[in-house]
Amino acid sequence: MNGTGEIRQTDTATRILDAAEVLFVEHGFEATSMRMITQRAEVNLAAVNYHFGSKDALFQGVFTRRLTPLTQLAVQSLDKLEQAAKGAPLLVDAIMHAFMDAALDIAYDPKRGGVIFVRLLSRTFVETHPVLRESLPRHYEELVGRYASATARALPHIDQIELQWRLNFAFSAIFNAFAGNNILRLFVSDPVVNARDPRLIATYLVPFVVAGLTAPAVKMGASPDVNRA
Amino acid sequence: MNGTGEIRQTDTATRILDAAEVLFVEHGFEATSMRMITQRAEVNLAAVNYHFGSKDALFQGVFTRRLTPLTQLAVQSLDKLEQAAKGAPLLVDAIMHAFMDAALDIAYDPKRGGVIFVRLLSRTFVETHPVLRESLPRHYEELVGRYASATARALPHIDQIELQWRLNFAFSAIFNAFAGNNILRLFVSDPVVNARDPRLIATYLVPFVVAGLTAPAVKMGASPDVNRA
DNA sequence: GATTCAGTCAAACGATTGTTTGAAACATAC
DNA sequence: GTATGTTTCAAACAATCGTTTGACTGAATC
Repeated sequence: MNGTGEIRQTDTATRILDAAEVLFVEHGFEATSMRMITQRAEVNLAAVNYHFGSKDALFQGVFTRRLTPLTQLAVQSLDKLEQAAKGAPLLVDAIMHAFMDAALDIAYDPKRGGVIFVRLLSRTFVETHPVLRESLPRHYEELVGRYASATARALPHIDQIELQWRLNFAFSAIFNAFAGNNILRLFVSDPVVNARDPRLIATYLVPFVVAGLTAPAVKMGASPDVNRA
Repeated sequence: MNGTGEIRQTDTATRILDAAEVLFVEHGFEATSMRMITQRAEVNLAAVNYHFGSKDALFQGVFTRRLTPLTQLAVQSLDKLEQAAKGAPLLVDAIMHAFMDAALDIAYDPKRGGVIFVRLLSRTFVETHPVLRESLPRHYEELVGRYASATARALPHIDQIELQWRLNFAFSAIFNAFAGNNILRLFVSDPVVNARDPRLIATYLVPFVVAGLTAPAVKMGASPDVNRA
């Protein structure tokens, strides 16, 4: 194998995963064909079915490979915060930074996905494929559960329903922020902003979601007083 | 045929648009076949190509039908605010309510899309089809341009780059909030929140994005002192 | 050397894709 | 009535889809 001339840089299964990852992120599941994948990976068409069983299984494998390290790292990052706090509630700012640091860690590590990883995250939002819709909650369950309860302790004056909404909005903004500058181009024909650097995005993103999460409560109790400026 | 014996409730082209709208929103472009559309619309398979020319053209037609009223209404809503202000800067809260009111107006009008419309909005974010990617900026150009400059006047202390980021985050949260409770279910296996009522969503959504937009500036921009990133 | 077995390969599988066709059905005008 | 133009319909089109097949390769085991 190794030695004189490198016959193969990476094994077939990994090359398929790498090629499929890029194509799934770029075009989505349905618009990506087996032949596109195997052609980019420079492997035989039958290799996907041999190594993964089916296109569906490959799709799931692509996401599992990236999401497992993320959830582990993000939960671990929160663990350290809570241990240091010794039972005291955390700051929302610290909680959001904990998650963002975990994501950025992977975003700057090519071995764990690199820049393509953050775009994969946004894909978990939009793909309606049953295989993914069924497996994603398993991946996100512990992650979101931990971060939700940490945020709930940080914001005891916000009732649970409103907090659930805010977390939903926050993660929507977070996951979509990294989807690439396509979204900015969607709105502004000539955006000033360069969306390539995840760390730069996080600089603006964290204060935004923290402000949203820590805003005064809408629902205090009985009457939702809707007034307009 | 059905029930009372009315010959045809709506013409063929409209029935195709209605059926395609639901299916495109539910499954996306690639996962929706011509036969699924024509079967649901109860029209012949060839009717799509006859009335619209191609599947691509139908796709574009589905979005154009809904986005045109939205952008008109949203811009019109901002016009009224600015006329009443007589040149004074608007409140961010008022600006966001102006957009949200326009969206809600359509969301509660079955003739202009109803509940399916807000889910169509989120689709404009995720679909990577070239036909849509090319036509969307044309639709959103005036809308976003007007709201961006109104927000810029409301927040003169935020420099333009940071504001562009915040608007991007805000619209990400807004557009995704209406995508259905799928997103909530994605995170929480048993969400307390019922995501069916757009008006209820807006109640929590507007304060969130307003807080994010009006947060203290990360980067000081209004000063003559130029600092580079 | 014979056997075994994971892996690769070209070729083909049936099914489904978007689109086209030409005839039939329809409405309206002469 | 005939003529004209529009819309609908069943059938077929070539192309592509995900998957399967069976022969073949190369190295390890006996």
